[in-house]
Amino acid sequence: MADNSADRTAAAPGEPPLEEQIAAYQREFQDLDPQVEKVVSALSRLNRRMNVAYSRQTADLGISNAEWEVLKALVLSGAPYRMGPGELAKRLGLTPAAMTHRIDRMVAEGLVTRERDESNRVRVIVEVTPVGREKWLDAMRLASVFEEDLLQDLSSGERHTLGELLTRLLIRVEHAQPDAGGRLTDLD
Amino acid sequence: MADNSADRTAAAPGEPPLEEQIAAYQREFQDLDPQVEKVVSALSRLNRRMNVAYSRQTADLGISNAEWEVLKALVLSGAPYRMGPGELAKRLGLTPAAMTHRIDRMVAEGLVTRERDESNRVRVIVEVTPVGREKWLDAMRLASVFEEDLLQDLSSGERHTLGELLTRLLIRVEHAQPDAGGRLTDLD
DNA sequence: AACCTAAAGTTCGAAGCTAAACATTACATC
DNA sequence: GATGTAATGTTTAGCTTCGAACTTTAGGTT
Repeated sequence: MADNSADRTAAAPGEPPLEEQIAAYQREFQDLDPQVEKVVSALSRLNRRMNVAYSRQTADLGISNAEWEVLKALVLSGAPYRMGPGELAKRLGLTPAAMTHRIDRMVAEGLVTRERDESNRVRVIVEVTPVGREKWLDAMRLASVFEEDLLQDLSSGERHTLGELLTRLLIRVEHAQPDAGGRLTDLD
Repeated sequence: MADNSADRTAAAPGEPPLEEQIAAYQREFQDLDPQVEKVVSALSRLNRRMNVAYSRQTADLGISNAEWEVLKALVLSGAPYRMGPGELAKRLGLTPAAMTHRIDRMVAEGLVTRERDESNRVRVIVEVTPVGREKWLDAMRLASVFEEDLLQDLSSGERHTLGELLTRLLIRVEHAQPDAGGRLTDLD
């Protein structure tokens, strides 16, 4: 039921210190900018650790990370907290097939309901139940404490700087499509 | 063979703009610092996009991301590029069972070899083949171009700042263990 | 030496995902 | 109105992972 897949990484990080890893990269692959690699490696590690933390928290609440993601998409869509499986799948980066199964489970657990859209009978409407909404809130409370702790050592100015820099990277990947060679090219 | 799981996200990002998502969080969950949420959301999205890019690249080379990760761990360990399944599993955050299967596949594809350690016959030694090493190098060449492009809009100073800020976050998660309440506490 | 315990991998069964084939419904065009 | 086509979900088969049970080897204890 709960997605504890990441607990393993939690128990045994097993990775060498970041500096050491950068050095290893330099040793095995010379034409690599250490500054770039540092950013990229830190990003990916950080994300892995965060996911481990989230997994642990949602597991404590008796739901999986996967289920939390669905609840998140539904709740953030605003009242009345409904969405079709197709759009949910797109939002979460899943295949429609996976979404069908996930919704099956969540319906069985009482987190969401599924009904046909009578105005267009091909469509299906997934809606968060009060229980599901409460679970999402519980998870958010835990997550916000963790996130606040994570950024604790950064001043408000540093947080702002970090947010801006990350946003600029994000804009670059989101507003660009890789060309044939995998290179990012601007769209405008 | 190739892990194209993430291509789906690539084709259909489907997520609302970051600003919009932050606003939705504010609407549905008031006690949340928007500055914190911006950093966290950007981090997680950025990572997802990067993984999509890496998946596409490794798929082009005829290997999966999963296999690339194994090659990475082996090569970065330094010559003679060997490691036991157990340590590999720890390094990648997998169960030993998953590692066994992954190595099965990679042996079949000629990326690594597997042999018993004769000095301690419980142990097994996984070693990168020349083909595997070449694949890793190919993947690194693609990855480094992508990463350089990703950071293109940032000045050298900004890259440095970003690296330092991320490293500080990383140190906070890596050198701390969550206490009973999931809060991060210093170890020293 | 015989036994216990720990460590390292593998095997087994269940869960969750993907891709592809398959319904079902809506809608445009004839 | 009949038919072709696109859109939306579901079903099916196969793959990868996990957790847990199991096998083999090493090393300490009596």
